[in-house]
Amino acid sequence: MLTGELAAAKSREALRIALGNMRQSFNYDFVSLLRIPSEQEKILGPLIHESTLPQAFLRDFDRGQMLTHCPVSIKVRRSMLPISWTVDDLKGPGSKQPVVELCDLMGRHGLSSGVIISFFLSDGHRYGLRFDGARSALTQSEINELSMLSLQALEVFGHITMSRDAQHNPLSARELEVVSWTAQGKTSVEIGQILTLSDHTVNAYLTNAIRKLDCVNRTQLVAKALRLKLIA
DNA sequence: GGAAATATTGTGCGCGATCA
DNA sequence: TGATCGCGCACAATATTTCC
Repeated sequence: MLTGELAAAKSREALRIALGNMRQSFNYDFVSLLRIPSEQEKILGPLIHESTLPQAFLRDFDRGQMLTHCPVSIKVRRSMLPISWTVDDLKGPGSKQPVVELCDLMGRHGLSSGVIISFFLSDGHRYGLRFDGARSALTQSEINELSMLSLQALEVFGHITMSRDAQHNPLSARELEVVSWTAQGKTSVEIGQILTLSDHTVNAYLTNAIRKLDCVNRTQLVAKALRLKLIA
């Protein structure tokens, strides 16, 4: 049932509904789809793509920069396995003050237990599905089932976002041509000879393409252009 | 038709890596 | 250590397209 619903989801709205049904099916109160934070990131808000968590919880979480001290975030960065927790697990004896404050915040919003399941998507980033609520700990078979459904949901999310990105092609024909030659290992001078341009002009095209696709260099540009199927 | 926006082409310069 | 090369950035001029 859930598998079929996920397979049929072709839009963010359909995915949102399917995630809600997953949440309900496993007796959780909230579900979030987010990019797994790196060690440097301190704010959760920009990483969240979908969430039913109360806005007040997210606001207070970020206001207190709790991501830095959140034991779940630290664990999930270190392991690819599903991470499940209860507030009692997090707030052990001798817990630091920021962790105590986090647990208090969770308690105020009825978040006494949860699980997060993460996978890498083809854009190179790691994404996770997080379920929060007040239910008892998941059994191993429930974790296995939820992991398979989460993998499917994240893949659907990846397809939806990438097809949306591919439709939004901001590059001009000339820029695509230069990116395409760059992907084949040609230098700016070589591309300039092929297209009868100066290498500086080739550089300018690449610079524009890098800016348009929000990349940091031509290596990332080629990778992203291939991923978005802008070039073959 | 003219203004505005966008694309195309070009120049100069600085930075970092590599090599003789 | 200096020369060379690849890369990235800032900027300017011109051509083309779009819109009113």
